[in-house]
Amino acid sequence: MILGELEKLVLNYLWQAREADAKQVHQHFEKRRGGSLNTIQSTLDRLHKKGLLRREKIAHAFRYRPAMDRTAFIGELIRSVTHDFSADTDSLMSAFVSLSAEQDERQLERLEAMIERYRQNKSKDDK
Amino acid sequence: MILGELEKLVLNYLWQAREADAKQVHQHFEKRRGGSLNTIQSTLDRLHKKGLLRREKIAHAFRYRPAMDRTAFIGELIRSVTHDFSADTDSLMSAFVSLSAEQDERQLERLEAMIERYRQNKSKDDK
DNA sequence: CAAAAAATCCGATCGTCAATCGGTTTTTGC
DNA sequence: GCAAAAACCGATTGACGATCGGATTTTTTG
Repeated sequence: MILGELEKLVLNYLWQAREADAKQVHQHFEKRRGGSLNTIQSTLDRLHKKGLLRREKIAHAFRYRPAMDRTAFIGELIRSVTHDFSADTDSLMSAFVSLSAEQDERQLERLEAMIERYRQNKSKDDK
Repeated sequence: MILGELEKLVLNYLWQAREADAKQVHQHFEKRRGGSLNTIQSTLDRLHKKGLLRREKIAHAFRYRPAMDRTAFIGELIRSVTHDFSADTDSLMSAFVSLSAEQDERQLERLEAMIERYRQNKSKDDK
């Protein structure tokens, strides 16, 4: 999934704002970067067509909201990397852990804690 | 870093072949997808300009080799995701662990083993 | 060294896609 | 029903990857 610069900004904004209509998005961006309402409109539209935003007519205008949360979306991106570079899970894990390790010991601990948490969930599913 | 379809294929090929000149790359791809030698040439050139391939004149032709290994490159991609979506380390880790967890328990164990391995490296660095 | 062969480089074309916006149509609230 | 707001349509521009043909440069070799 390729996203343009404005698309990324808008998507990020919507993860933060949870929900907004074109006008609000436009107001948010017009000072720091300009651009007409129409530009925002068509960007929202493109994101909607790409399945990244859901929309619903509220009163007189569409309200847009992310179709998935940040985590899920990042998951998709990582998945596509896996596919494009036929990265075996090992390279992926290795790349990732070394990234975390650049941080510090605490990150590694959090990572371990998350693994444990997913184990719990899994065994719950099995029941 | 945006890569086109052919660029990804060529890069993948070079990770597998370690090193090749344009002719070899062309021979590798011409059956399964066609394309002239020139097309391959300019693709290698683009990858070179993007800093993803190093090249060196050996005898009469350039030999290309990846500028970084798969793991490092994937690390870069993940880093750019982090940047584009201002993903705190937590979302990133969470996305990643849940991806691994889709696999199975064994993946989680490998992940833990890797964390341990990075710890070892780190304490060695400290010495 | 000169001609032929091989490889590189240049640049043109095409296709795709994001960004941008003007103008037209459709909705909606009064 | 009408005026304002919103949505939709479609044209334009700008990047950029893919693809090659042909000119240029380099290498080989007779």
